[in-house]
Amino acid sequence: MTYGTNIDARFEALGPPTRRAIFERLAAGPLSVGDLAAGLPVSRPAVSQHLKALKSAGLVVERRAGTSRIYSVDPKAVAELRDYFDRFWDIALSAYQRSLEGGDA
Amino acid sequence: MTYGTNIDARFEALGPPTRRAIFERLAAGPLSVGDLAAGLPVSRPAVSQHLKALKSAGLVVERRAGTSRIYSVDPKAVAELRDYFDRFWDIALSAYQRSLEGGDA
DNA sequence: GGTTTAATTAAGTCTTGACTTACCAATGGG
DNA sequence: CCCATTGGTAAGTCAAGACTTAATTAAACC
Repeated sequence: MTYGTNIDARFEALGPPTRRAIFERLAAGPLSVGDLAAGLPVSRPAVSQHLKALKSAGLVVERRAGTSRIYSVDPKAVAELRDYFDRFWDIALSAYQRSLEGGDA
Repeated sequence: MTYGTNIDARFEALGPPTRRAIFERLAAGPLSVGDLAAGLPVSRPAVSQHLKALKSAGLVVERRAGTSRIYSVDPKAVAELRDYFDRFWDIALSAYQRSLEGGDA
């Protein structure tokens, strides 16, 4: 029924398009806040706030390098989301097949 | 870079917890609006509005049966989301491995 | 130690949207 | 036909949150 404890937070964190854009960019490789903001149509503080949300949802991790902070996606979180939809797919598919069998023979 | 045309709408639709709860219940099998609302802490109009959003995001489909309307998940949408995270996982994993190799040998 | 670079935090604005109650539309059965 | 059931629509409220600019912390380099 519930697919994981933090799944709710993860989905809420990925709802806003800008935030998912950040997440997708980080999937390709670690980036600093500045580099991230340079490729996005929002200010750096906005990016910072999004990163805070992603981090508290367990989707990204932070590493400090001098005055920079390097963010990267947490592979475990991605795996969890992938598994969520794998299970979801199984459930939906079997429900669909059930509906075909018992449906309107 | 972009993983699908409607992915943005799908993620925004699944952000709100109530809406994802609806989606999860529908994955287990088709339900009417009333049955759906009976198991949720919100009013029937609220459920109706969520279903409208889910439907316009292509996540659920509607079928009429008398005065009832039966909603069910669209398996194609689930497959698309699953594929999204499959690809995401590949990308994040290879980026992670790259970072291990070149990182701090 | 001062300055520059990098980023988070504070404060405030303004839209969005999740929810409510009340009303309307449509189907089906007596 | 009328009424009951079911669900969608309208209208309005209210909080959340996605942004902005301005101020603050923190590290590195001279």
